[in-house]
Amino acid sequence: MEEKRITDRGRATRQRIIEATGEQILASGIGGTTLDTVRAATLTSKSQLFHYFPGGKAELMREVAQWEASQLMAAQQPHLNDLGTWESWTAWREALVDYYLGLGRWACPIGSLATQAAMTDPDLEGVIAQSMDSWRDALASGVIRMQAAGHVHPGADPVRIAIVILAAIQGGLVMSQPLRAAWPLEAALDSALDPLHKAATDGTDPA
Amino acid sequence: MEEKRITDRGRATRQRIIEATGEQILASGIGGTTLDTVRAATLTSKSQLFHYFPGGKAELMREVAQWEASQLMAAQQPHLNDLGTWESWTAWREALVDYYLGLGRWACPIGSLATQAAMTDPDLEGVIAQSMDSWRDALASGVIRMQAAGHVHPGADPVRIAIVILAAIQGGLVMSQPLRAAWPLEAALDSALDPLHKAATDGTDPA
DNA sequence: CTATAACTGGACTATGAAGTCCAACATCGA
DNA sequence: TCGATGTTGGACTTCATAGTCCAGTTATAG
Repeated sequence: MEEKRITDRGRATRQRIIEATGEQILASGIGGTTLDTVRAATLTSKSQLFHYFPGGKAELMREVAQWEASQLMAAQQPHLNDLGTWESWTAWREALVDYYLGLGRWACPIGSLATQAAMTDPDLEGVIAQSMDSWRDALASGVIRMQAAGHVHPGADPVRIAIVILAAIQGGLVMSQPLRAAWPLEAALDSALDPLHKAATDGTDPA
Repeated sequence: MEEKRITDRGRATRQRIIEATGEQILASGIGGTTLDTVRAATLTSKSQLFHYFPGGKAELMREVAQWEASQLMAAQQPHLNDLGTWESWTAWREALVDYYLGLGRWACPIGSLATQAAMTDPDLEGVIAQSMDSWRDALASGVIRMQAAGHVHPGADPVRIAIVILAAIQGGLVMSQPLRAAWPLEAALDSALDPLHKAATDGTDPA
């Protein structure tokens, strides 16, 4: 095992490349992102790109996917690990919408990569699938907590509800993107979140 | 106005190109579809591609989008123009799922193109947006019919419900694709369709 | 039958993007 | 101070793909 000596300067450059690439992918798609445009945006050279990502563009894409996934998860904290009460679900929803629409993002880095590159790069597909799985598990855990607290029908499948929520996020973004409006995403999300406050501790619901 | 003389043979060739391109896009993405692979799959030559689509790849993509959109709409008929009863909604749902999962499609041609190419080709984006709009309108009309029949809460916004349904379709397919299973799409769809039979003519619902 | 135009084949060019290579510079440990 | 290693710049090669061109073939009109 070789100890990889790496300086702070190198780490910073590497990170700069990853983040700039992520932005370009979201803005212009994976096909519209070339090593030259990344090079230009990061004031780097070809040799640096291949120095830090010997696997070339494919490896860079995978690293970007990992980074974006970690950012996406971080943006949902600490709510995502809570999700035991309706309030925490609401807070999570807010944080998520803010993340997507916060500053000209308008798309899910993970979902975007999933639909664009999964079929061409099996390794990348693996990274994406893993992110989706852990995301789904976090949501399912939240649903289980709500279930235990009696807010959700006991017979409901938590994983199924989690998948429906994820689908609402992905699909909601597809509909929001061309309109440049948040309401389709929010509407889809609220619809998917419906089962979580329908059976509200029984008689709580008026009417 | 020049009368475009065009023979049956030419029309057939043109159509063959469009359909083969559509399949390739769905299978390998827009970036993985090249004029050469299309040429090989259709037993045609470069000159034919540019003879029928002088605008090159971009024009071909737009024609494919139109064709796929018309196919998608046709696959939902006659249910899509009905949608006045819960039975017709169910039939529509069936037809749609069959269309997507019927023979190795596993993705929405429209949604796929929307996320892949909208940002690079404004014209294509227009074609996609128009398809989505008419689709949304058809669904919204159905919701209005259900509303008029008293099956849906009068205060609900039909367009909003239609958008949520479309989001469920798009997102559901995203979740179904890697799993190669129909249930995520079906679950998302059913969740979005929920408001349509919640207020079922009152006492009709057994249990 | 013949002329015109649609249709087809495939070689050719131009371009852009991925990836290679080597020399120069910076930094760290001894 | 002096190597060794990490870091950077940029020219160069290779290759795939979009798009061009023209000659040859088939069909249609008169």
